[in-house]
Amino acid sequence: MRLKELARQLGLSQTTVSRALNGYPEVSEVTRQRVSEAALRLGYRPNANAIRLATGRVGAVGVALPLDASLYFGPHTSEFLSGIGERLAHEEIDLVVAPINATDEMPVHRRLAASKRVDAVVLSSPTPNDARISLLNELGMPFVLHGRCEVPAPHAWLDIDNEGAFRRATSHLLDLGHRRIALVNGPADHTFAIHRERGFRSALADRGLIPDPHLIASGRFTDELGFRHAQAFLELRPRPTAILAGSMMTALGVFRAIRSAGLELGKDISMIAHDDVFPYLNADNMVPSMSTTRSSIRAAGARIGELVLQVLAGTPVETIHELWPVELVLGESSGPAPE
Amino acid sequence: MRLKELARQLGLSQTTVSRALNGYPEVSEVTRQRVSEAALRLGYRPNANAIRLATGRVGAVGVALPLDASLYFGPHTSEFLSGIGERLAHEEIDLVVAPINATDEMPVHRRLAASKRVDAVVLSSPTPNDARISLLNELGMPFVLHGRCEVPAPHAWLDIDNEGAFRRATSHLLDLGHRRIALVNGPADHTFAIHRERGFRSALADRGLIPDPHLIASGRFTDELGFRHAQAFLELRPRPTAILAGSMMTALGVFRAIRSAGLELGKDISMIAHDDVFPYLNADNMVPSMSTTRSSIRAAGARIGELVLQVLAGTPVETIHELWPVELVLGESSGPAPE
DNA sequence: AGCGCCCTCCAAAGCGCTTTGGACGAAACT
DNA sequence: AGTTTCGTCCAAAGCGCTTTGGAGGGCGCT
Repeated sequence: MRLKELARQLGLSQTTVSRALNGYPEVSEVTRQRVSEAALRLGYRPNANAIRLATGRVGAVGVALPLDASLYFGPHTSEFLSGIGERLAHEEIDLVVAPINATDEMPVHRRLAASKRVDAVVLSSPTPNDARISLLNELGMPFVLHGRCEVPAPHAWLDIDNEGAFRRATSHLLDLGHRRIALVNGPADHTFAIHRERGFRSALADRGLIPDPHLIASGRFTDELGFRHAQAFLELRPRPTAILAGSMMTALGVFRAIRSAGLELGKDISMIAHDDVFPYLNADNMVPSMSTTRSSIRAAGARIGELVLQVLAGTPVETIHELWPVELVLGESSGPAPE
Repeated sequence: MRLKELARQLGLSQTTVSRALNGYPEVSEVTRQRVSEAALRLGYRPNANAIRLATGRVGAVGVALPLDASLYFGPHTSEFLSGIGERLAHEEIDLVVAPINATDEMPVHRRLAASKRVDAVVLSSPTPNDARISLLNELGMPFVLHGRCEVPAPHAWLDIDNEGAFRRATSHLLDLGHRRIALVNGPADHTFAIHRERGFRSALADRGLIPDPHLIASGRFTDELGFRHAQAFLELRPRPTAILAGSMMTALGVFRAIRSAGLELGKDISMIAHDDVFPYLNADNMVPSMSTTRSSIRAAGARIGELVLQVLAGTPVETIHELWPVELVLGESSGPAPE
């Protein structure tokens, strides 16, 4: 059932049917009723590609998904995607997932843009001088950034307050008497990891402390790396009395290292982890329950879906900046520093 | 840069340029060179939507992503998506992620089909009488099923041998002297969970044992449910000496329950978990290392991408059936039954 | 009556490609 | 030399929509 046939059956022109269906004013209410009733009855569904060609609007947004996503960002990706999709589904906007090799994402963006496959894209996990920003501006491709970068070109972004979160977590540990605090950070070149380290350092600096370089490690968010880094920390003498972990996966590894060393979490050593809120891995239910800096990445995705719509609706990108605060949720994994 | 303009600059017709670029034989080699050189130089990229409209082929496959995906299938989704994308990216085929409410997925498929947004779809986690199969057949939408169902209509599928995996794991535990074995299964209505229970029961039946209904639980793959089910099991007297876990997330919860009960995994009680292979959560590195039935869901995704291409190329779907064997990888979490 | 105006509706021209059905020479045949 | 074939190329007709620029009729107005 195509428009032409529908129009024929109704004894109307394609123009009128099209307008009736799209809510244009120049069609009488009675006709509109008749048309939409018939469309429903005959199961008419416009061909998306014809609309796209005719209007130039695609009704799709792209997300570049690193093929090794899980290596870098663990299970965050699917939660984030769900969030974006959640919002866009209402508008019948498709989510186009473009797999990329993290090494050269550019050709993919060029392709998405030049061949008009999406109206906008969502960018994740930027580096401070992320080259994608200027490429997309150059290509005239609207986008919303999840995270932050220092590229001066105006752009829409939403980020969580990584610096504040880690400053607060560190401060809290300092309040508890900890002085040797270790940090298992995310991949060092990413802005969020830089911000976290900055928060960490500034909290220490506020008490006149400078971090021991041996107590800072970074890398992908895997349990294995969490374990290895934590193990190395625990071999130091004096060893740290508290550890900050960049993700729940990392935290699992850190936890294991602590246990393996015969230490008790929350007593002999404390830990605070960042939690992106995975429904299948709940920090509160752990034993001991995990103290976390918490921010739902799914919620961020949903909001970014909304922001993409705003950008497409013409809201100036320089007005779209959101910095979300991060909760510090205290559990049993963080306690007073041992004597 | 559009085709028309490119043709004009070359002094050729659109027809010839189009054919040159698409490898048709009725254009001389020298012209083809000239054209593709110019296309590259001028950065010509055909408008995907025009191609789609003209050819009827979309160059995209859809994946219905339950919005509460993570609730049901944990972090599996992103690994699986990456796998599919990995294969399709080579062919410049887009992956369209359609968010759905698990409750009624049908309208989404109707929409994808009727409005020609995708050429084919990938279906996951079916129930035995999955209604999606007949709907898609009815709609004439090609698809590949990840998992199995009993709907008689011919369809392409790829599944892992869940029954065999759990039979083998159970047998192994029986060989080790375990007699009271518990199962923390996935959502009960899904085929894979049914197959797993079947494997579990058949291994027991082979030794003349019938499972205690109190030792079978099912639900989503979350650490919390793993914990709760395991905790309930451990309160029984006599309590089970071994537990099978449906996923790594479940296993984390089970592990925690075991530890909380003051038991030692691999000695007082054994566990074998199913591992879909997440790069960020490695069963081998756990302490004790986890015995698993192992099958990479990412590899399955990649293969399914390939199968989708085959289906689109016209391979009869009734010839596309793949049942993947599952490894049993023994670690320290499974040991002889205690006295 | 005659006028203009608004309300409805329509024909036709795109959007940027692919593809059918030929056209036009040059090479290869009788 | 005349005819056929082949190798190259082209004009134009879609694909299924949206959108521009009118057309036509009913209405209230003078």
